[in-house]
Amino acid sequence: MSILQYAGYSREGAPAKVTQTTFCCLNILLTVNKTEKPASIITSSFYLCCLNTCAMSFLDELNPVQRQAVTTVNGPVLVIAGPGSGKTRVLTYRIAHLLQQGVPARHILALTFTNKSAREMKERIEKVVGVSARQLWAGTFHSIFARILRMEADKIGYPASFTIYDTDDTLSVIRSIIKEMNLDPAVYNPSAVRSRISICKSNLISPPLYRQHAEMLQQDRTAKRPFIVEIYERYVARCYRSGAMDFDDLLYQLFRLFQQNPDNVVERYRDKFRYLHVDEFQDTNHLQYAILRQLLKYDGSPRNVFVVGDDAQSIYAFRGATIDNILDFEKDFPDLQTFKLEQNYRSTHHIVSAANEVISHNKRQLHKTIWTEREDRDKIRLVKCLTDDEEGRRVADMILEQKHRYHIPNNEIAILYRTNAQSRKFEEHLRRLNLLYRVYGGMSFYQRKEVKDFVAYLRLAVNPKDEEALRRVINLPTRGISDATVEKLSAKAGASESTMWDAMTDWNLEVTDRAKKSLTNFRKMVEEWSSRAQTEPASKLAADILRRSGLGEMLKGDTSPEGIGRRENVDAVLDAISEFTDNQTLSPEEDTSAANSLAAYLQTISLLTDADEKADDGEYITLMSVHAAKGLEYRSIFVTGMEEGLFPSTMSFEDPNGLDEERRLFYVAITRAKEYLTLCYAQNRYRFGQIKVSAPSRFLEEIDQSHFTAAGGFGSARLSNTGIQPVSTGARVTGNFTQNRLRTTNATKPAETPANFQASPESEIKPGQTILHLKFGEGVVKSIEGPKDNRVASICFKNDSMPERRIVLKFAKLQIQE
DNA sequence: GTTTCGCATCTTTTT
DNA sequence: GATGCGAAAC
Repeated sequence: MSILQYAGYSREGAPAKVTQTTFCCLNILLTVNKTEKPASIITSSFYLCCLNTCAMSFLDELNPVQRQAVTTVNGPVLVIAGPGSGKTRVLTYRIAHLLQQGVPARHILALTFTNKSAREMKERIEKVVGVSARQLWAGTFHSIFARILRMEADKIGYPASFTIYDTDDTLSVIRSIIKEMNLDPAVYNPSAVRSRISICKSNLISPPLYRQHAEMLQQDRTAKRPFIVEIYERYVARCYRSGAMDFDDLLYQLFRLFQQNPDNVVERYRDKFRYLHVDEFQDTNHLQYAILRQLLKYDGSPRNVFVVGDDAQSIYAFRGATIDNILDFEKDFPDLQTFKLEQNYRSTHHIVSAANEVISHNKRQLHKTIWTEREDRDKIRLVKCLTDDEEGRRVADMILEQKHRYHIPNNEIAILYRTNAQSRKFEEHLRRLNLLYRVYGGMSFYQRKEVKDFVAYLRLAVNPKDEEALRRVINLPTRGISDATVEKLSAKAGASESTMWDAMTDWNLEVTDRAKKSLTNFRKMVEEWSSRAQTEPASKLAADILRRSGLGEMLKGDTSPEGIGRRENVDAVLDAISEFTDNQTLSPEEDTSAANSLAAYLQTISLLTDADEKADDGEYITLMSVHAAKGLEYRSIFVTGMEEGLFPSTMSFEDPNGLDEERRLFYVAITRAKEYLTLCYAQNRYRFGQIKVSAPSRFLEEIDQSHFTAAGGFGSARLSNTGIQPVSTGARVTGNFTQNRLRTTNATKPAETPANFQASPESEIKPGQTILHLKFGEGVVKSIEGPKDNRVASICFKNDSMPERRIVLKFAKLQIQE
């Protein structure tokens, strides 16, 4: 690549924008060199000097091993990176380095674990090398592969607008098949069947191979579930007829595509992706690795592949991830260059030592020793609680205390737990103290019922064969199509090996005239959308669908607070579609038609998790599962529910490798902490609606007690017989103390939670008043409507993107302003 | 054909 | 403690 290109001039010679960062570098250089030339007339040679320095400067930020890894550009590279060792930085700078070496961005592929980390990586690269990074393909395995499949779908018999079935859709298909086959759902547990099918796909066992697979068949017989293979067959056939792929299909079908089209497809992608990068390699499964091999292993391949991972952080074995991939990688690429990043830049000494001690109990691992230069702040706090409620209360209190004493902002604090269900108690207590928080991993926006309903209509417009979408909305709002009719349709479709969509036009269908009429109307309506989808902009069509389907009416009719929320959620989908179609960046080879953009939107959202939704813009405390915390870091971490049976989970006891995986999970949890780590456990916890008594987690005993705070403690509170004394902390703070804390913390964010906030009685809120809302700030009440016991105010907030918000007074806390 | 209520069922983690 | 399913009432 030429210097000019690097500086923001494209290959064609047209001047593009010089990035701000480049300018920054220039300016710094100008100052340093005492050159008085303005940036606009700098000569190429000066640029050269400048750019080299620029390049140097980011390589200078790396330690010797990191730098070596980054600058090893050719051939296969494996980086074993301990927690906090600058893994992301190495990956980012490696790509930046490639771009700087003249590798065009379109030849670089980066596969990350979440959409969010892909986005962050792209942004960081762009900061270093400028807009040329935009052409980079970076995303999750699933999203990148979906993108390829969309372009090549016809070659394996799928429509480009194929639907992606999420776990719910998949389960519902399986349930329906089990029913259709008259099997007992208690024996054929749909989730168990689903995961078995998923394992098959991840290991490239297609239904015909399953039929020949003596071991799998034997397993099924022993489990008294001999018909799984038939369910699998029907499931695959049904998905195919519906033009649908499940999550595993996105990988499996891509593998098939590549396998069946060695000349016209694989070759193109081999040529396109000349530099492959894989983040979190330890969490890839066999199938993902097989696809990587397809792209890498062939005669004359440059084999430029750069994978980063840590076997100690492998926590997705349940999804088929296997450490064998790292071992196979070494076998498949004998000239592999391996780098170990062992210096931890994230955490203090106590935390790193504790992590090392814990992980040393695992049997099978690649040897490495993580060390840190970071000085200790506090020791690790161990907190014993009587109940889960006390745990919630004390964590909330400790957060308040830490905020006050160490001035830790909310977005540097996270509460982690093994299961999502544990979030509830923390939410209650954080709310009690007026602390802002966000729960990740619960229900994401796109999983809400009303959103799924609307999305199902959109799916149908793009792909009428989508059976799950059809079933979902065919009688919503009710239009006289009963379950019986739907079942008849389904049976017809099954018998003729076609779809329910086709069965609707079958006049031999034995249903009432009324039902027939409804079906015809419904089909007409969808057909019309379907044809309009070819030409009309996605957002306009979507708005029409909301109206015509009757869904909009239905939601409008519900004036309950929840109903209004639902209506807002559906409107938010419309906004999201506009935003998506406006900002979509596609490469030239991709179809940009209206129909395709709606399909692309639908495919994208089914791969979103709520962790991807919004950047951590606000001042929120984070609540999430340990799994979701992977790759993240916070100054203060609370790992909660450290009890036998919960963490490690009871489910892990049966599997011989289960405990090791749980231990790795715990390792991931504690290494998220930069400075403060608190571990909590409760003796009694509500599960099943009943109190369950449990012992402290065995993992706690694997940490040397010298890392725990020795001070304080309830006299008798001892952790088993190790002599570790859990400390007493904020649990005993007085009400007064808490009040003071509240004011202090709130004082940092006056606009949102003023210290003297006091909600006015609901009855006193009247139109025309200026009011204060804890979240939205100051606003003017425009109007109030609804029955006396459920009044809804339309309020226009001063600093808000929405022109007006509808607030249910029964729940809202508003303070009338003078 | 539609709605509502009560019963039973399970709870790990996620793309 | 939520969610799904079946039965009974509308």
